[in-house]
Amino acid sequence: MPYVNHYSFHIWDTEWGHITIKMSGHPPFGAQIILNGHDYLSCAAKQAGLTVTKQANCFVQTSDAAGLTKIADTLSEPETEGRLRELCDRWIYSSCLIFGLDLEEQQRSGFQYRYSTYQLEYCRNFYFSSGRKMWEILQRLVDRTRSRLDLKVVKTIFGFKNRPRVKRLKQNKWGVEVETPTYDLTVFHVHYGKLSLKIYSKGEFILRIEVMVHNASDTPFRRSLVDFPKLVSWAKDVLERFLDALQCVDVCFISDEAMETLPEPSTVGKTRVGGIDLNRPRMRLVVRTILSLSTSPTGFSAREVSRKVRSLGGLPEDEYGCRQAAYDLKKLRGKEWIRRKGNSRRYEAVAEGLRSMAALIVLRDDVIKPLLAAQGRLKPGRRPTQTAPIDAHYAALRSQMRKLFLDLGIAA
DNA sequence: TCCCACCCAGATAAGTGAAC
DNA sequence: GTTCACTTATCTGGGTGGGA
Repeated sequence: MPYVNHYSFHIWDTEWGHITIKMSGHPPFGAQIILNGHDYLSCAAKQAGLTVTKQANCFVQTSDAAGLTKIADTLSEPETEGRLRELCDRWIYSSCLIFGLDLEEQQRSGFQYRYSTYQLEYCRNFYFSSGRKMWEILQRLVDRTRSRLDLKVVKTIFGFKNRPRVKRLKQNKWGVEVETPTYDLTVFHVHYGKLSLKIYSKGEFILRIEVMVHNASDTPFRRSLVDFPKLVSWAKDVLERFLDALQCVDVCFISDEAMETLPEPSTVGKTRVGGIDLNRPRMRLVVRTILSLSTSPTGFSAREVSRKVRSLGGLPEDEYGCRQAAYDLKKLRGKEWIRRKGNSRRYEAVAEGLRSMAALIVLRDDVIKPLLAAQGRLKPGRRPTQTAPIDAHYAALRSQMRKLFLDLGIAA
């Protein structure tokens, strides 16, 4: 006789939509309850008289977007805990546990479940009217931010074993093929312990950005159901911070004034700190480190910065300690590019600072360095067969810069 | 309670410019 | 070119407080 580990119950609740209860077939009848927030929203919206259209578990149309957002926000209200408990109680005893323990036995033994949150997913979907546009934006985002954020884990995972069939691109041209994939395409995947952030396409027109809490015990809150609304609110903050960081790094800018005052000393509290000199490799490593840690939902400490600087610069263990990191962080605090998170000893990057730091790195690495390098004598060789639009910009700039250098009398 | 990271102050190293 | 004085950057020690 086959041994059954667990039973799955699929229930349709009028308030919460589709619920899955996965229950162990033997005592103590441990159970997992899986809810879909989109289903809950859909049901609540219908009850509130809103019309919504869903596609690939994503709302693509609604009669009242503000109203729908308001309903979604109820999930982070304290009352949600009571409603969730009520929902679980409503189904788990009478419809699931009854197969192992009838109602009379349940009452006699005083059997009761204690609920806690284990996993949570929070996502934001962007619906594009043009699939091509979505791909262009997605590819640009990945190209620009991947190296700047030091995303080691940027993957392209296909739901199928084989890659999607893409027609061969014409030589010397770049383009985007838009298909209607039958698989989910993961493009961006960032891990922070048991928390991950993903950006992936959901069908042809939907770009989904998702926070996954693999284990709620790794968040600042308890796993108890009481903290569920706080957890939802926290996941929302994480997602928004991630989007902010991506946006700042992607569209970076440094003002003329900030550039001018960069080497000038500043003060933090009563302490005077030096200015920022990006010609020093150590400072460049620190700025890169801050950019790479900027998406961390919990901010970063001086110790984490020192570790990251050592790993980025390939420095030995005793070369750059946390005291030095704290000193460098203080310089950035003096410029108001980073700040302390409340009273804690952790830091977070300020949006303006993030833009400035990213701009400085881009200017140095992607503009000045390649142009200066290209002013030397170029070795004659075969032209590359594949070029991106950015290569054409570099070629044009190089030619103009060579003329400018000649006029200015700079030796090339 | 203990550890770690912060702040502050003082010490030291490095850089700069004037005088010789 | 060398020396010296001054400024600035960085490091270090001691005290302190937050958080595990």
